[in-house]
Amino acid sequence: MKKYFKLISETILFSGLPDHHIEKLLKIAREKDFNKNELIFSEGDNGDGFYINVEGLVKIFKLSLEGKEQILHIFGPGEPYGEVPVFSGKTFPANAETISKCRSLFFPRKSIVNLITQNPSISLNMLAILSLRLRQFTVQVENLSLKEVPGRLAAYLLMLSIEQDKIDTINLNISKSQLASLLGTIPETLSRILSKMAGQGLIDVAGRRIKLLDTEGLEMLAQTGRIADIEKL
Amino acid sequence: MKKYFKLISETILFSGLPDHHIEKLLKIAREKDFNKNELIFSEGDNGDGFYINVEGLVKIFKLSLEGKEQILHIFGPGEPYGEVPVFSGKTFPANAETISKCRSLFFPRKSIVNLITQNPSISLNMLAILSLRLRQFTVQVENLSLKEVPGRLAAYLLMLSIEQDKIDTINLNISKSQLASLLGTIPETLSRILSKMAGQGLIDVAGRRIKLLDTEGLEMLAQTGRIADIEKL
DNA sequence: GGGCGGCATTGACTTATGTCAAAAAATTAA
DNA sequence: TTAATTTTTTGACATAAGTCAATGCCGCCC
Repeated sequence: MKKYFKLISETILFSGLPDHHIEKLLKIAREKDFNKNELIFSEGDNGDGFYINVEGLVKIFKLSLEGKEQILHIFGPGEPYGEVPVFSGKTFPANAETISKCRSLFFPRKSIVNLITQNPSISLNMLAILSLRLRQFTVQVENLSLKEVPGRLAAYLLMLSIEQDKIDTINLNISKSQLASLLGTIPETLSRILSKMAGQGLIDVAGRRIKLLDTEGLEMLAQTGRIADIEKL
Repeated sequence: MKKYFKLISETILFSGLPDHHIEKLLKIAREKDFNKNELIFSEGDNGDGFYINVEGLVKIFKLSLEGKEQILHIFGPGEPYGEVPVFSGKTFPANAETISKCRSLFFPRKSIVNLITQNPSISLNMLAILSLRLRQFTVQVENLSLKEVPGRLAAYLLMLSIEQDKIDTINLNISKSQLASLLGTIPETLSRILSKMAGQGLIDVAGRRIKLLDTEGLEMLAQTGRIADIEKL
Protein backbone atom coordinates (compact mmCIF):
# COMPACT_ATOMS: atom_id res chain seq x y z
CA MET A 1 0.00 0.00 0.00
CA LYS A 2 3.03 2.21 0.40
CA LYS A 3 2.84 2.92 -3.32
CA TYR A 4 -0.22 5.08 -2.72
CA PHE A 5 1.47 7.25 -0.08
CA LYS A 6 2.21 10.11 -2.42
CA LEU A 7 -1.20 10.13 -4.06
CA ILE A 8 -3.11 9.93 -0.79
CA SER A 9 -1.02 12.55 0.98
CA GLU A 10 -1.71 14.92 -1.91
CA THR A 11 -5.49 14.51 -1.99
CA ILE A 12 -7.56 17.47 -0.82
CA LEU A 13 -9.10 15.30 1.86
CA PHE A 14 -5.87 14.33 3.59
CA SER A 15 -3.69 17.30 2.75
CA GLY A 16 -2.00 18.70 5.82
CA LEU A 17 -2.12 15.38 7.63
CA PRO A 18 1.18 14.29 9.26
CA ASP A 19 2.95 11.35 7.66
CA HIS A 20 2.38 8.87 10.48
CA HIS A 21 -1.34 9.48 10.20
CA ILE A 22 -1.32 8.76 6.51
CA GLU A 23 0.59 5.55 7.11
CA LYS A 24 -2.05 4.50 9.61
CA LEU A 25 -4.74 5.34 7.08
CA LEU A 26 -3.13 3.22 4.40
CA LYS A 27 -3.18 0.27 6.79
CA ILE A 28 -6.90 0.69 7.21
CA ALA A 29 -7.64 1.06 3.49
CA ARG A 30 -8.64 -1.90 1.34
CA GLU A 31 -7.57 -2.07 -2.27
CA LYS A 32 -10.43 -2.75 -4.68
CA ASP A 33 -9.99 -3.57 -8.36
CA PHE A 34 -12.71 -3.26 -10.97
CA ASN A 35 -12.96 -4.19 -14.61
CA LYS A 36 -14.26 -1.85 -17.26
CA ASN A 37 -18.03 -1.23 -16.95
CA GLU A 38 -18.21 -2.90 -13.56
CA LEU A 39 -20.84 -1.78 -11.06
CA ILE A 40 -19.35 -0.51 -7.78
CA PHE A 41 -22.56 0.30 -5.96
CA SER A 42 -26.22 0.94 -6.74
CA GLU A 43 -28.65 3.63 -5.68
CA GLY A 44 -30.37 2.47 -2.52
CA ASP A 45 -27.49 0.30 -1.29
CA ASN A 46 -26.16 0.82 2.21
CA GLY A 47 -22.73 2.40 2.29
CA ASP A 48 -20.41 1.28 5.04
CA GLY A 49 -17.49 3.41 3.92
CA PHE A 50 -16.23 5.60 1.11
CA TYR A 51 -13.71 5.31 -1.71
CA ILE A 52 -10.75 7.20 -3.03
CA ASN A 53 -10.06 6.45 -6.65
CA VAL A 54 -6.44 5.78 -7.55
CA GLU A 55 -6.60 4.59 -11.16
CA GLY A 56 -9.08 4.82 -14.02
CA LEU A 57 -12.42 6.62 -14.21
CA VAL A 58 -15.59 6.11 -12.18
CA LYS A 59 -18.96 7.57 -13.15
CA ILE A 60 -21.72 8.41 -10.68
CA PHE A 61 -25.11 8.37 -12.40
CA LYS A 62 -28.88 8.12 -12.19
CA LEU A 63 -31.07 5.91 -14.37
CA SER A 64 -34.64 6.49 -15.47
CA LEU A 65 -37.10 3.62 -15.74
CA GLU A 66 -36.75 3.64 -19.53
CA GLY A 67 -32.99 3.33 -19.17
CA LYS A 68 -31.86 6.86 -19.92
CA GLU A 69 -28.74 7.71 -17.95
CA GLN A 70 -27.72 11.02 -16.40
CA ILE A 71 -24.12 11.23 -15.24
CA LEU A 72 -23.62 13.33 -12.12
CA HIS A 73 -19.83 13.13 -11.75
CA ILE A 74 -16.82 11.47 -13.27
CA PHE A 75 -14.00 10.84 -10.82
CA GLY A 76 -10.37 10.26 -11.66
CA PRO A 77 -7.31 9.44 -9.48
CA GLY A 78 -7.14 11.18 -6.12
CA GLU A 79 -10.85 11.93 -5.89
CA PRO A 80 -13.07 10.59 -3.11
CA TYR A 81 -16.56 9.25 -3.84
CA GLY A 82 -19.41 7.51 -2.08
CA GLU A 83 -19.20 9.64 1.09
CA VAL A 84 -22.85 10.66 1.28
CA PRO A 85 -24.12 7.55 3.14
CA VAL A 86 -21.23 7.77 5.61
CA PHE A 87 -22.50 11.09 6.96
CA SER A 88 -26.18 11.21 6.05
CA GLY A 89 -26.95 7.80 7.51
CA LYS A 90 -28.97 7.01 4.40
CA THR A 91 -28.33 4.91 1.31
CA PHE A 92 -26.36 5.81 -1.81
CA PRO A 93 -28.31 8.43 -3.76
CA ALA A 94 -26.97 7.23 -7.14
CA ASN A 95 -25.12 4.42 -8.90
CA ALA A 96 -21.37 4.10 -9.42
CA GLU A 97 -19.79 2.23 -12.32
CA THR A 98 -16.34 2.17 -13.85
CA ILE A 99 -15.75 3.69 -17.27
CA SER A 100 -12.38 2.01 -17.58
CA LYS A 101 -10.36 -0.58 -15.68
CA CYS A 102 -10.15 0.91 -12.21
CA ARG A 103 -8.60 0.72 -8.78
CA SER A 104 -9.92 2.43 -5.66
CA LEU A 105 -9.08 2.41 -1.98
CA PHE A 106 -11.96 1.71 0.38
CA PHE A 107 -12.08 3.32 3.83
CA PRO A 108 -14.53 1.80 6.31
CA ARG A 109 -17.00 4.18 7.91
CA LYS A 110 -15.84 3.61 11.46
CA SER A 111 -12.24 4.56 10.91
CA ILE A 112 -13.09 7.71 8.99
CA VAL A 113 -15.56 8.86 11.65
CA ASN A 114 -12.87 8.19 14.27
CA LEU A 115 -10.35 10.16 12.30
CA ILE A 116 -12.70 13.11 11.97
CA THR A 117 -13.55 13.05 15.63
CA GLN A 118 -9.89 13.20 16.56
CA ASN A 119 -8.69 15.45 13.82
CA PRO A 120 -10.54 18.71 13.18
CA SER A 121 -8.50 19.56 10.11
CA ILE A 122 -9.73 16.41 8.37
CA SER A 123 -13.29 17.34 9.14
CA LEU A 124 -12.76 20.81 7.69
CA ASN A 125 -11.21 19.21 4.61
CA MET A 126 -14.21 16.94 4.23
CA LEU A 127 -16.58 19.88 4.68
CA ALA A 128 -14.67 21.71 1.98
CA ILE A 129 -14.99 18.76 -0.39
CA LEU A 130 -18.72 18.42 0.15
CA SER A 131 -19.16 22.19 -0.24
CA LEU A 132 -17.30 22.16 -3.52
CA ARG A 133 -19.48 19.33 -4.70
CA LEU A 134 -22.62 21.28 -3.78
CA ARG A 135 -21.19 24.10 -5.83
CA GLN A 136 -20.74 21.78 -8.82
CA PHE A 137 -24.32 20.64 -8.47
CA THR A 138 -25.60 24.21 -8.62
CA VAL A 139 -23.76 24.54 -11.91
CA GLN A 140 -25.20 21.30 -13.23
CA VAL A 141 -28.73 22.31 -12.32
CA GLU A 142 -28.14 25.69 -13.93
CA ASN A 143 -26.88 24.01 -17.09
CA LEU A 144 -29.78 21.59 -17.32
CA SER A 145 -32.46 24.16 -16.60
CA LEU A 146 -31.20 27.44 -18.03
CA LYS A 147 -28.97 26.39 -20.93
CA GLU A 148 -29.66 24.53 -24.11
CA VAL A 149 -27.47 21.64 -25.17
CA PRO A 150 -25.08 23.75 -27.31
CA GLY A 151 -24.45 26.01 -24.32
CA ARG A 152 -23.74 23.07 -22.03
CA LEU A 153 -21.39 21.58 -24.60
CA ALA A 154 -19.52 24.85 -25.06
CA ALA A 155 -19.15 25.20 -21.29
CA TYR A 156 -17.84 21.65 -21.06
CA LEU A 157 -15.32 22.11 -23.86
CA LEU A 158 -14.02 25.31 -22.30
CA MET A 159 -13.72 23.61 -18.94
CA LEU A 160 -11.73 20.79 -20.52
CA SER A 161 -9.42 23.25 -22.25
CA ILE A 162 -8.62 24.82 -18.88
CA GLU A 163 -8.16 21.43 -17.23
CA GLN A 164 -5.92 20.22 -20.04
CA ASP A 165 -3.17 22.84 -20.10
CA LYS A 166 -5.16 25.53 -21.93
CA ILE A 167 -4.03 24.30 -25.31
CA ASP A 168 -6.73 24.84 -27.90
CA THR A 169 -6.82 21.21 -28.96
CA ILE A 170 -8.50 19.10 -26.35
CA ASN A 171 -9.05 15.40 -25.93
CA LEU A 172 -12.29 13.90 -24.72
CA ASN A 173 -11.48 11.41 -21.98
CA ILE A 174 -14.87 9.77 -22.39
CA SER A 175 -16.89 8.47 -25.32
CA LYS A 176 -19.36 10.75 -27.04
CA SER A 177 -22.32 8.79 -25.79
CA GLN A 178 -21.01 9.16 -22.23
CA LEU A 179 -20.57 12.86 -22.90
CA ALA A 180 -24.16 13.06 -24.06
CA SER A 181 -25.24 11.42 -20.82
CA LEU A 182 -23.15 13.88 -18.84
CA LEU A 183 -24.71 16.85 -20.65
CA GLY A 184 -28.22 15.55 -20.14
CA THR A 185 -28.95 14.64 -23.76
CA ILE A 186 -28.67 11.69 -26.15
CA PRO A 187 -25.91 10.72 -28.62
CA GLU A 188 -27.96 11.69 -31.69
CA THR A 189 -28.50 15.22 -30.45
CA LEU A 190 -24.88 15.63 -29.38
CA SER A 191 -23.69 14.41 -32.76
CA ARG A 192 -25.89 16.90 -34.60
CA ILE A 193 -24.79 19.77 -32.38
CA LEU A 194 -21.12 18.94 -32.78
CA SER A 195 -21.43 19.10 -36.55
CA LYS A 196 -23.53 22.26 -36.36
CA MET A 197 -20.89 23.96 -34.23
CA ALA A 198 -18.22 22.75 -36.62
CA GLY A 199 -20.22 24.26 -39.49
CA GLN A 200 -20.32 27.57 -37.65
CA GLY A 201 -16.54 27.56 -37.37
CA LEU A 202 -16.56 27.26 -33.60
CA ILE A 203 -14.77 23.92 -33.40
CA ASP A 204 -13.12 21.25 -35.46
CA VAL A 205 -13.93 17.67 -34.60
CA ALA A 206 -11.75 14.65 -35.36
CA GLY A 207 -12.86 11.66 -33.32
CA ARG A 208 -12.10 12.44 -29.70
CA ARG A 209 -9.82 15.29 -30.63
CA ILE A 210 -11.57 18.66 -30.72
CA LYS A 211 -9.94 21.90 -31.75
CA LEU A 212 -11.41 25.09 -30.32
CA LEU A 213 -11.37 27.56 -33.22
CA ASP A 214 -13.34 30.44 -31.68
CA THR A 215 -13.06 30.56 -27.89
CA GLU A 216 -14.80 33.97 -27.84
CA GLY A 217 -17.82 32.53 -29.56
CA LEU A 218 -17.78 29.44 -27.38
CA GLU A 219 -17.68 31.58 -24.26
CA MET A 220 -20.64 33.61 -25.44
CA LEU A 221 -22.53 30.43 -26.24
CA ALA A 222 -21.68 28.99 -22.82
CA GLN A 223 -22.80 32.17 -21.08
CA THR A 224 -26.06 32.89 -22.82
CA GLY A 225 -26.84 29.22 -23.11
CA ARG A 226 -29.43 29.88 -25.75
CA ILE A 227 -28.84 29.73 -29.49
CA ALA A 228 -31.65 32.20 -30.20
CA ASP A 229 -29.98 34.94 -28.16
CA ILE A 230 -26.73 34.63 -30.03
CA GLU A 231 -28.28 34.82 -33.44
CA LYS A 232 -29.90 38.11 -32.50
CA LEU A 233 -26.49 39.79 -32.35
CA MET B 1 -32.13 36.15 21.73
CA LYS B 2 -33.31 33.73 24.37
CA LYS B 3 -36.56 33.37 22.43
CA TYR B 4 -34.69 31.35 19.80
CA PHE B 5 -33.28 28.87 22.29
CA LYS B 6 -35.85 26.18 21.63
CA LEU B 7 -35.72 26.52 17.83
CA ILE B 8 -31.92 26.51 17.69
CA SER B 9 -31.47 23.62 20.09
CA GLU B 10 -33.84 21.58 17.94
CA THR B 11 -32.11 22.21 14.60
CA ILE B 12 -30.30 19.27 13.04
CA LEU B 13 -27.09 21.28 13.13
CA PHE B 14 -27.01 21.90 16.85
CA SER B 15 -28.93 18.90 18.10
CA GLY B 16 -27.11 17.15 20.93
CA LEU B 17 -25.24 20.28 21.95
CA PRO B 18 -25.29 21.03 25.71
CA ASP B 19 -27.39 24.01 26.80
CA HIS B 20 -24.51 26.23 27.83
CA HIS B 21 -23.03 25.86 24.35
CA ILE B 22 -26.25 26.94 22.74
CA GLU B 23 -26.45 29.97 25.00
CA LYS B 24 -22.95 30.91 23.92
CA LEU B 25 -23.97 30.46 20.30
CA LEU B 26 -26.97 32.72 20.67
CA LYS B 27 -24.68 35.44 22.01
CA ILE B 28 -22.60 35.19 18.87
CA ALA B 29 -25.55 35.20 16.48
CA ARG B 30 -26.81 38.39 14.88
CA GLU B 31 -30.50 38.83 14.18
CA LYS B 32 -31.27 39.88 10.61
CA ASP B 33 -34.68 41.02 9.36
CA PHE B 34 -35.72 41.10 5.74
CA ASN B 35 -38.78 42.37 3.92
CA LYS B 36 -40.63 40.36 1.34
CA ASN B 37 -38.64 39.94 -1.88
CA GLU B 38 -35.46 41.28 -0.36
CA LEU B 39 -32.09 40.09 -1.62
CA ILE B 40 -29.97 38.43 1.09
CA PHE B 41 -26.89 37.67 -0.98
CA SER B 42 -25.91 37.30 -4.63
CA GLU B 43 -23.99 34.67 -6.54
CA GLY B 44 -20.34 35.63 -6.49
CA ASP B 45 -20.48 37.51 -3.17
CA ASN B 46 -18.03 36.61 -0.44
CA GLY B 47 -19.64 34.83 2.49
CA ASP B 48 -18.23 35.54 5.91
CA GLY B 49 -20.70 33.37 7.76
CA PHE B 50 -23.89 31.39 7.38
CA TYR B 51 -27.54 31.79 8.34
CA ILE B 52 -30.20 29.86 10.16
CA ASN B 53 -33.66 30.89 9.17
CA VAL B 54 -36.12 31.44 12.01
CA GLU B 55 -39.16 32.96 10.31
CA GLY B 56 -40.56 33.15 6.77
CA LEU B 57 -39.27 31.56 3.57
CA VAL B 58 -35.96 32.05 1.77
CA LYS B 59 -35.32 30.89 -1.79
CA ILE B 60 -31.90 29.98 -3.18
CA PHE B 61 -31.83 30.37 -6.95
CA LYS B 62 -29.86 30.81 -10.14
CA LEU B 63 -30.62 33.33 -12.88
CA SER B 64 -29.98 33.05 -16.60
CA LEU B 65 -28.89 36.07 -18.62
CA GLU B 66 -32.39 36.40 -20.06
CA GLY B 67 -33.82 36.48 -16.56
CA LYS B 68 -35.21 32.97 -16.23
CA GLU B 69 -35.00 31.75 -12.66
CA GLN B 70 -34.27 28.26 -11.34
CA ILE B 71 -34.96 27.75 -7.65
CA LEU B 72 -32.55 25.32 -5.96
CA HIS B 73 -33.98 25.28 -2.43
CA ILE B 74 -36.65 26.91 -0.32
CA PHE B 75 -35.75 27.14 3.35
CA GLY B 76 -38.16 27.58 6.23
CA PRO B 77 -37.62 28.03 10.00
CA GLY B 78 -34.82 25.99 11.56
CA GLU B 79 -32.93 25.41 8.30
CA PRO B 80 -29.36 26.62 7.74
CA TYR B 81 -28.31 28.22 4.46
CA GLY B 82 -25.33 29.97 2.95
CA GLU B 83 -22.75 27.54 4.36
CA VAL B 84 -20.94 26.71 1.14
CA PRO B 85 -18.54 29.70 1.17
CA VAL B 86 -17.70 29.09 4.83
CA PHE B 87 -16.11 25.75 4.02
CA SER B 88 -15.21 25.93 0.35
CA GLY B 89 -13.36 29.21 0.64
CA LYS B 90 -15.13 30.39 -2.49
CA THR B 91 -18.04 32.73 -3.14
CA PHE B 92 -21.77 32.01 -2.93
CA PRO B 93 -22.72 29.71 -5.81
CA ALA B 94 -26.25 31.14 -6.06
CA ASN B 95 -28.52 33.98 -4.99
CA ALA B 96 -30.71 34.14 -1.88
CA GLU B 97 -33.90 36.17 -1.65
CA THR B 98 -36.86 36.17 0.70
CA ILE B 99 -40.24 34.94 -0.51
CA SER B 100 -42.01 36.44 2.49
CA LYS B 101 -41.13 38.71 5.40
CA CYS B 102 -38.26 36.92 7.05
CA ARG B 103 -35.94 36.70 9.99
CA SER B 104 -32.65 34.79 10.12
CA LEU B 105 -29.78 34.44 12.56
CA PHE B 106 -26.32 35.08 11.17
CA PHE B 107 -23.31 33.16 12.51
CA PRO B 108 -19.88 34.58 11.62
CA ARG B 109 -17.45 32.23 9.97
CA LYS B 110 -14.83 32.40 12.68
CA SER B 111 -17.04 31.30 15.51
CA ILE B 112 -18.52 28.40 13.58
CA VAL B 113 -15.08 27.16 12.53
CA ASN B 114 -13.97 27.41 16.17
CA LEU B 115 -17.00 25.51 17.30
CA ILE B 116 -16.36 22.74 14.82
CA THR B 117 -12.72 22.51 15.76
CA GLN B 118 -13.63 22.07 19.40
CA ASN B 119 -16.73 20.01 18.98
CA PRO B 120 -16.61 16.94 16.73
CA SER B 121 -20.32 16.25 17.04
CA ILE B 122 -21.11 19.61 15.44
CA SER B 123 -18.81 18.81 12.56
CA LEU B 124 -20.54 15.46 12.06
CA ASN B 125 -23.89 17.25 12.15
CA MET B 126 -22.71 19.71 9.54
CA LEU B 127 -21.36 16.88 7.38
CA ALA B 128 -24.75 15.20 7.66
CA ILE B 129 -26.52 18.38 6.55
CA LEU B 130 -24.28 18.85 3.54
CA SER B 131 -24.63 15.17 2.63
CA LEU B 132 -28.41 15.40 2.76
CA ARG B 133 -28.26 18.44 0.55
CA LEU B 134 -26.09 16.59 -1.97
CA ARG B 135 -28.75 13.90 -1.92
CA GLN B 136 -31.44 16.47 -2.70
CA PHE B 137 -29.41 17.76 -5.59
CA THR B 138 -29.14 14.30 -7.12
CA VAL B 139 -32.92 14.18 -7.04
CA GLN B 140 -33.23 17.61 -8.62
CA VAL B 141 -30.83 16.71 -11.41
CA GLU B 142 -32.72 13.47 -11.96
CA ASN B 143 -36.00 15.36 -12.14
CA LEU B 144 -34.70 17.94 -14.58
CA SER B 145 -32.96 15.49 -16.84
CA LEU B 146 -35.00 12.30 -16.70
CA LYS B 147 -38.53 13.49 -15.99
CA GLU B 148 -40.92 15.68 -17.89
CA VAL B 149 -42.72 18.52 -16.17
CA PRO B 150 -45.84 16.48 -15.24
CA GLY B 151 -43.63 13.91 -13.54
CA ARG B 152 -41.77 16.58 -11.59
CA LEU B 153 -45.04 18.17 -10.55
CA ALA B 154 -46.51 14.84 -9.42
CA ALA B 155 -43.38 14.12 -7.38
CA TYR B 156 -43.57 17.55 -5.77
CA LEU B 157 -47.25 17.21 -4.89
CA LEU B 158 -46.66 13.80 -3.33
CA MET B 159 -43.75 15.17 -1.34
CA LEU B 160 -45.93 18.01 -0.05
CA SER B 161 -48.66 15.59 0.94
CA ILE B 162 -46.14 13.68 3.06
CA GLU B 163 -44.71 16.85 4.54
CA GLN B 164 -48.17 18.18 5.34
CA ASP B 165 -49.68 15.46 7.49
CA LYS B 166 -50.48 13.05 4.67
CA ILE B 167 -53.95 14.50 4.21
CA ASP B 168 -54.97 14.38 0.57
CA THR B 169 -55.68 18.07 0.33
CA ILE B 170 -52.48 20.03 0.24
CA ASN B 171 -51.64 23.70 0.31
CA LEU B 172 -49.00 25.28 -1.86
CA ASN B 173 -46.83 27.44 0.36
CA ILE B 174 -45.51 29.33 -2.65
CA SER B 175 -47.08 31.01 -5.67
CA LYS B 176 -47.56 29.04 -8.85
CA SER B 177 -44.95 31.04 -10.70
CA GLN B 178 -42.45 30.26 -7.94
CA LEU B 179 -43.46 26.63 -8.20
CA ALA B 180 -42.83 26.76 -11.93
CA SER B 181 -39.37 28.13 -11.24
CA LEU B 182 -38.72 25.37 -8.70
CA LEU B 183 -39.77 22.69 -11.19
CA GLY B 184 -37.61 24.14 -13.94
CA THR B 185 -40.39 25.43 -16.15
CA ILE B 186 -42.48 28.58 -16.74
CA PRO B 187 -45.90 29.61 -15.36
CA GLU B 188 -47.73 29.06 -18.67
CA THR B 189 -46.56 25.47 -18.92
CA LEU B 190 -47.32 24.75 -15.28
CA SER B 191 -50.81 26.19 -15.67
CA ARG B 192 -51.52 24.02 -18.69
CA ILE B 193 -50.26 20.89 -16.96
CA LEU B 194 -52.26 21.54 -13.83
CA SER B 195 -55.46 21.75 -15.85
CA LYS B 196 -54.49 18.72 -17.93
CA MET B 197 -53.92 16.67 -14.79
CA ALA B 198 -57.22 17.93 -13.41
CA GLY B 199 -58.89 16.82 -16.65
CA GLN B 200 -57.40 13.36 -16.20
CA GLY B 201 -58.91 13.10 -12.75
CA LEU B 202 -55.56 13.07 -10.99
CA ILE B 203 -56.02 16.25 -8.99
CA ASP B 204 -58.50 19.00 -8.25
CA VAL B 205 -57.13 22.53 -8.22
CA ALA B 206 -58.66 25.48 -6.36
CA GLY B 207 -56.18 28.32 -6.12
CA ARG B 208 -53.39 27.19 -3.84
CA ARG B 209 -55.44 24.31 -2.54
CA ILE B 210 -54.89 21.07 -4.44
CA LYS B 211 -56.73 17.84 -3.78
CA LEU B 212 -54.96 14.61 -4.72
CA LEU B 213 -57.66 12.43 -6.26
CA ASP B 214 -55.54 9.54 -7.54
CA THR B 215 -52.33 9.04 -5.56
CA GLU B 216 -51.68 5.75 -7.40
CA GLY B 217 -51.71 7.53 -10.72
CA LEU B 218 -49.63 10.40 -9.38
CA GLU B 219 -47.04 7.99 -8.05
CA MET B 220 -46.81 6.25 -11.39
CA LEU B 221 -46.46 9.59 -13.14
CA ALA B 222 -43.75 10.66 -10.67
CA GLN B 223 -41.86 7.40 -11.16
CA THR B 224 -41.90 7.04 -14.90
CA GLY B 225 -41.58 10.76 -15.38
CA ARG B 226 -42.77 10.51 -18.93
CA ILE B 227 -46.33 10.93 -20.14
CA ALA B 228 -45.78 8.69 -23.15
CA ASP B 229 -44.93 5.70 -20.99
CA ILE B 230 -48.09 6.00 -18.96
CA GLU B 231 -50.38 6.23 -21.95
CA LYS B 232 -48.97 2.97 -23.25
CA LEU B 233 -50.51 1.06 -20.35
C1' DG C 1 -65.29 49.61 -1.77
C1' DG C 2 -63.28 50.51 -6.08
C1' DG C 3 -59.40 50.75 -8.87
C1' DC C 4 -54.68 49.06 -9.50
C1' DG C 5 -51.02 45.71 -10.25
C1' DG C 6 -49.31 41.40 -10.00
C1' DC C 7 -50.62 36.63 -10.81
C1' DA C 8 -52.76 33.13 -13.54
C1' DT C 9 -54.90 31.35 -17.57
C1' DT C 10 -55.69 30.58 -22.49
C1' DG C 11 -54.65 30.59 -27.50
C1' DA C 12 -51.82 30.36 -31.66
C1' DC C 13 -47.34 29.49 -33.01
C1' DT C 14 -42.21 28.16 -32.98
C1' DT C 15 -38.52 25.32 -31.81
C1' DA C 16 -35.21 22.44 -29.44
C1' DT C 17 -34.77 17.97 -28.65
C1' DG C 18 -36.32 13.25 -28.40
C1' DT C 19 -37.69 8.81 -31.22
C1' DC C 20 -37.07 5.27 -34.42
C1' DA C 21 -34.55 3.22 -38.00
C1' DA C 22 -30.76 2.56 -40.94
C1' DA C 23 -26.18 3.37 -42.62
C1' DA C 24 -21.39 4.50 -41.76
C1' DA C 25 -17.31 4.51 -39.03
C1' DA C 26 -14.42 2.89 -35.57
C1' DT C 27 -12.91 -0.24 -32.26
C1' DT C 28 -12.10 -4.98 -30.73
C1' DA C 29 -11.58 -9.75 -31.29
C1' DA C 30 -10.47 -13.77 -33.86
C1' DT D 1 -6.17 -9.12 -42.08
C1' DT D 2 -10.95 -10.11 -41.72
C1' DA D 3 -14.95 -10.52 -39.14
C1' DA D 4 -17.81 -8.96 -35.41
C1' DT D 5 -19.39 -5.76 -32.25
C1' DT D 6 -19.92 -1.31 -30.69
C1' DT D 7 -20.09 3.54 -31.38
C1' DT D 8 -21.31 7.37 -34.14
C1' DT D 9 -23.71 9.68 -37.68
C1' DT D 10 -27.64 10.84 -40.64
C1' DG D 11 -32.53 11.18 -41.99
C1' DA D 12 -37.50 11.67 -41.41
C1' DC D 13 -40.67 12.51 -38.01
C1' DA D 14 -43.14 13.43 -33.40
C1' DT D 15 -43.72 16.14 -29.40
C1' DA D 16 -42.90 18.52 -25.01
C1' DA D 17 -42.24 22.77 -23.80
C1' DG D 18 -41.07 27.66 -24.70
C1' DT D 19 -42.62 32.41 -26.78
C1' DC D 20 -45.56 36.14 -27.42
C1' DA D 21 -49.76 38.32 -26.67
C1' DA D 22 -54.24 38.99 -24.79
C1' DT D 23 -57.54 38.35 -21.32
C1' DG D 24 -59.33 37.14 -16.85
C1' DC D 25 -58.79 36.92 -11.98
C1' DC D 26 -57.67 38.06 -7.37
C1' DG D 27 -55.78 40.31 -3.53
C1' DC D 28 -54.11 44.73 -1.85
C1' DC D 29 -53.85 49.44 -0.74
C1' DC D 30 -55.36 54.13 -0.74
